[in-house]
Amino acid sequence: MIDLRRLRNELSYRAGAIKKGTDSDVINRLLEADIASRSVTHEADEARAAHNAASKEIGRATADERPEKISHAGTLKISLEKLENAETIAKQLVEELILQVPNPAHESVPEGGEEEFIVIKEVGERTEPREYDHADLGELLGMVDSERAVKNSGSRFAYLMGPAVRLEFALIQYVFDLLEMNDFIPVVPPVLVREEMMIDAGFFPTDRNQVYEIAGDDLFLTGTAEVALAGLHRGERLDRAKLPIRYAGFSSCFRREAGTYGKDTRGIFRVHQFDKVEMFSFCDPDSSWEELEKLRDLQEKIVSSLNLPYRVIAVAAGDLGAAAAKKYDLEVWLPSEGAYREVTSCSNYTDYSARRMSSRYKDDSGSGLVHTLNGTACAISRTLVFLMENCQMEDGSIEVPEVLQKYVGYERIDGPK
RNA sequence: GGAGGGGUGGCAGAGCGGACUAAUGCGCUGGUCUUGAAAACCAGUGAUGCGCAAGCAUCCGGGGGUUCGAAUCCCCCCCCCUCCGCCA
Repeated sequence: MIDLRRLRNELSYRAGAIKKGTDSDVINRLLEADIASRSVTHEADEARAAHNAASKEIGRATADERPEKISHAGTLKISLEKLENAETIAKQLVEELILQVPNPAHESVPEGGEEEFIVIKEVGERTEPREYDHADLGELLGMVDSERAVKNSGSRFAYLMGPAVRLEFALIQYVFDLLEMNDFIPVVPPVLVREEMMIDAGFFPTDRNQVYEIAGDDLFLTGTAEVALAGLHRGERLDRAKLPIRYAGFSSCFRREAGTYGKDTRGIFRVHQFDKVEMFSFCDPDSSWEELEKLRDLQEKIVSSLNLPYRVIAVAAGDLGAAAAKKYDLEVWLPSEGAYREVTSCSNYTDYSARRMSSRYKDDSGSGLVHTLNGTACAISRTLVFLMENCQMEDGSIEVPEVLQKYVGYERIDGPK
């Protein structure tokens, strides 16, 4: 949820929302609705005060005086109810409009839509095409079984098997080691949450059609650990001196992938279920931009230590999503497609999500909303895809990146016989 | 899943229609005393919204309702505890 006071007073704040494609008519109507709402709230407050005072007098009154005082308070109540109805309607209008305004983009965010991203840097040499693409190699090496998964679960599911499982646990161990050194607290969060949590984390109503719903239980399978991590400090006031508080959540992620028919159908690049380690930070508002750079730096460390050629892009305003004020994507080179494909992303939500969640800090001079940030540490199935291609040797074997070797237990996954 | 008991300020815990302006204790902050500290004593200690301010409003798990008036009564939901059943 955006900050109405800033929307009212700061031109740059408003400009950031416009940059994201918000209709300026919506903003104007919101500001008008806000003025109307505050005005009627003020009137209702005064009416409440008068009514409260009248009611209290009844308690102190003698039996004789009571009937008259009760009828006086009753009269006040009738006019109060009218004002309260008007107040409710006015607030509903504000609520309806405010949800249509996304978190304003930071001034450093490029203008435009999905294609208008800016390449920040490109690291490593693009790998030459390999003998096998990830889908073929995965089946050949007994790492991925999609065919049998289809029989049991449908398309876009897979069994990860053999060396793929070793790699998965190695990646998780490796990433947790790195994150714990950077003060992240490891978490295995719930993957089922209530509707309220989905709304507060900003995924409903926008992404509702991407989420699996559990029949009969009013619970939803989360598409990322971010959802449950965001709720960790709901309604809390955190000691400002202890910020940032960082969490690293490991979870399976479930996504319906509605509207992606025919897209990325081979292998495990895009599946309904995958595992992921996600970073989440509850941060002092004064240092959240540095924190975003820190998350990005960690992401780069992970990807580059896996010997994957990648680039960093600053996502354009129109492609940010409602909550992010700024977002970086890391994209790894995928030889079989001759293209960079997204492997991780990180965002600063500033106070947009914290406001709805009421996650605050406190210090000697008062309190305020924290900033929240999140970023992928490692999305397992995509990382496996990139490893299977970029680390593929001439004979179809896979060279295990050095940083993973001590966890996997071997240096190489043998090629097809 | 069945039966009962509960959710109150940072914490513990009383209150069960009108002095709740939420008792009391602990904690915290300041003061007195002391060489210093502890103890004791005294005083002060919630959040959010609107407002330049004075102040007003809202908040006793969440949402509705009854009433002039609700922490208190009624309905729905959520959560916790105890016992029973089931279970990795």
